[in-house]
Amino acid sequence: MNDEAVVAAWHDVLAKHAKTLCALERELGDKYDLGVSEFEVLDRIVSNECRKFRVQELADEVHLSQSALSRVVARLEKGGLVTRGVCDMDRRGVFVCITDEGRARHAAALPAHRAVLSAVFAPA
Amino acid sequence: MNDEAVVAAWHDVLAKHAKTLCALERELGDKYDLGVSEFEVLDRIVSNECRKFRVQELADEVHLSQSALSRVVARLEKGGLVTRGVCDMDRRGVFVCITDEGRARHAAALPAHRAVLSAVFAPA
DNA sequence: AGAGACTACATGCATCTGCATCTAATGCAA
DNA sequence: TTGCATTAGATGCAGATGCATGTAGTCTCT
Repeated sequence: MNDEAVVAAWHDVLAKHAKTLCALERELGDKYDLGVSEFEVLDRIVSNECRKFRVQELADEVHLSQSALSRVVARLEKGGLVTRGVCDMDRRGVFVCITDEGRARHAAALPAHRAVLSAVFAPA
Repeated sequence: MNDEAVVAAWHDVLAKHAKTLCALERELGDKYDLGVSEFEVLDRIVSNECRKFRVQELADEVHLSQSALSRVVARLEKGGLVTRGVCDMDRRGVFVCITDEGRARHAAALPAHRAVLSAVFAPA
């Protein structure tokens, strides 16, 4: 793969990323009061059968720093979409659990999210 | 393309974007005192034979808002890497021109930039 | 020419992010 | 047990970004 192709691939990623992120922000923000990071976190939890996640695990999943994830969880908790539970085995740890309302909000936003993704990645 | 594949494509873009951006920030920031947006702007100008660009043109190229681009240009100008020139034909417009120092800085950083991209998009 | 709509760029402001740091809890060694 | 290094997560802070708006220049219609 030559230099030119590599740069083209990077620009393609940048373009798709910008376009998708912008569209998701509008759709999820306006209609469901969810930021993209917030939705991604809920999505990971739901995708993994709603198991408990540590903060750092989620940070790795959604490519955010530990501090950023901590604040995302704080926002979600404030909105009643997740709860923070102390880990019994290691009391430094925090388990993030989705609530029924969190599941409901995620389910409501899911079609819009998938629609945006399809528009970019699977153009009819 | 089914839903699952679309989501996988999105996650792939997110992963590549995060990994590349993070690596570029370190390489370009630490060694050449350039932000990723700053480098991308210089790169577009150099790639187009150093022609003059309007602020909005550059914003479209690098997927930033007009206001963000305005500030990127302000930072570049402060660093002496570009100059802002009034457009003769339309005195509302601003032409962004790269300086010799801008060209030099871009040329210096280019190998590191391409190396990061190759590491992600053309793994040996 | 003059008024009003429009366009290009700059700027105030709120938000999100990462880094550095802080606190609390754990683990290991003496 | 005590002391010190390490780890998990929270928080102060500075920087970048987008939206809304401000300012200046242009265009159109009369």
